[in-house]
Amino acid sequence: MHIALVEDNQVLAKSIDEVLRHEGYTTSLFDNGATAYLSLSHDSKSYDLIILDVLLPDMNGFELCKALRREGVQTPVLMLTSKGAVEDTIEGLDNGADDYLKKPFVFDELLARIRALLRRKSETLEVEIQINPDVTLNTLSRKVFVEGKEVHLTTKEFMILLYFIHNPNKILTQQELYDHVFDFAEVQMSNTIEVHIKNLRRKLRTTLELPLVTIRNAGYRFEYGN
Amino acid sequence: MHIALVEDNQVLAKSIDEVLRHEGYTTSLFDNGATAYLSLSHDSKSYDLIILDVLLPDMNGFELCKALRREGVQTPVLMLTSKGAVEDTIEGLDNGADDYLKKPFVFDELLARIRALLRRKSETLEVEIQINPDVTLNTLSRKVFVEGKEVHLTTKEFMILLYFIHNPNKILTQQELYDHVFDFAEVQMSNTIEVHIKNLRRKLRTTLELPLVTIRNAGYRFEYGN
DNA sequence: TCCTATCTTCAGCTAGTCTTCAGGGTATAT
DNA sequence: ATATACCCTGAAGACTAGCTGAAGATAGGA
Repeated sequence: MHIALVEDNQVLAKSIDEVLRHEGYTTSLFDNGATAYLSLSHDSKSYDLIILDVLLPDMNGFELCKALRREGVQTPVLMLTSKGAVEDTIEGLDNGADDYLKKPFVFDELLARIRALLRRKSETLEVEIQINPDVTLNTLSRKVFVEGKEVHLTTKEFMILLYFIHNPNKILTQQELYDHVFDFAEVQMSNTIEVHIKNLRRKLRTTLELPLVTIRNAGYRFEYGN
Repeated sequence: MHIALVEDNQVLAKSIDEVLRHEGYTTSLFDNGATAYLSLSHDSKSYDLIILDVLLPDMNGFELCKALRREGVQTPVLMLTSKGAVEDTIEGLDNGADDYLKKPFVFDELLARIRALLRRKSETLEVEIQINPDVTLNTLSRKVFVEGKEVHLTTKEFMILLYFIHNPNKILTQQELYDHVFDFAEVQMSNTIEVHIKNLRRKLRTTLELPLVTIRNAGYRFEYGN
């Protein structure tokens, strides 16, 4: 999970950053609205959550949030508002923020809210997915049905499958899959991914072929939709 | 859709009100229990939902809710409880509230719960829940019957069970359960949840298997309905 | 205050899951 | 055709999340 933090106060930014990394999130820091806007609007898909301070040197967080929403950015936004500013809440809602946290806050609460937002995010994605007439999966219950029968996928298998589904018709390298599944844990890779893919193919095998093709020297491509 | 809001904190009342109107609901505000009681009991049909703060200057929200129910008011009630008051949850449900939200809450979540309650309004409110032919529970009295005999569940156990029931067929992580039961109390989680789940399973064990399955590396899934 | 119910912590165990590895298969280039 | 790099596969072993019983800590009520 990758989180963008827009905060001009260096001290605060550094400590939030530290807490986030400690929790296993990866982060990108921005200390002003302008560069944040450029990065976030251009590359919003890379971020799972944006944490936004209301008070920025060059622009205000509401403006930034509004601007991002206008650009079609749908990434959840957690706004850090200053003390007692209840009206900020409303203004924030109008401008497309998803949650607020009043400064000063406890890190525990920040983390809890982050978790809540990320959870919500995954829930808004498609729940029932039909890969082909024979294979259906439900992202909430994590149940997979192959030819009417339920098939159990392990967590890693399910993560990989979901990653393919979210990136259809695109070649994904083993490294990419590895990074996704393992949270950037290790640099060097074994053939673990190969094995998981093997098992996925085995478990999802039906009379119809699973549209997961190997592209030699490149990776895998999941042919789905269009 | 018309919503009654009983909240004495002017600032909070104003912002909730604003959020509600922003969402297209119409509202009536009450800043004390007495006038709220008069209006709501007399004219309950005019309201589709009542949002009730537990802490009111003249009476407590539970009392008000109970009193309204005694008068035959069936309008759904969403209770706003204070932080850390885990028992409020149970007390609220005992006194006829339909849902509760712990302060401080996310406005997004408030709206989500309102939608859920209004949706549920048309359907009959589920009080008696039959988990399987051998296990029944009553959400109002908080009583659980296993093979005809009453089984006592502790507060935490009941909260966890209720959370599963409200989120059937969805994988709930230990963290999620923890956050729910402990009000975002701590970041670091022990195996408390595991132990409670163990006890739940033990207490609800019958010849039929309790449909609460462990999904390794992911969480638990309560298979209920559909 | 003490007593009791409840919750939490802990350590050992179990089994599902993940990773490794070696050997075999297959496409591609020469 | 042959060599080579790449990928697939089955099986074995390592790992670790979750289960459990028991003991210690905590809180609520008499």
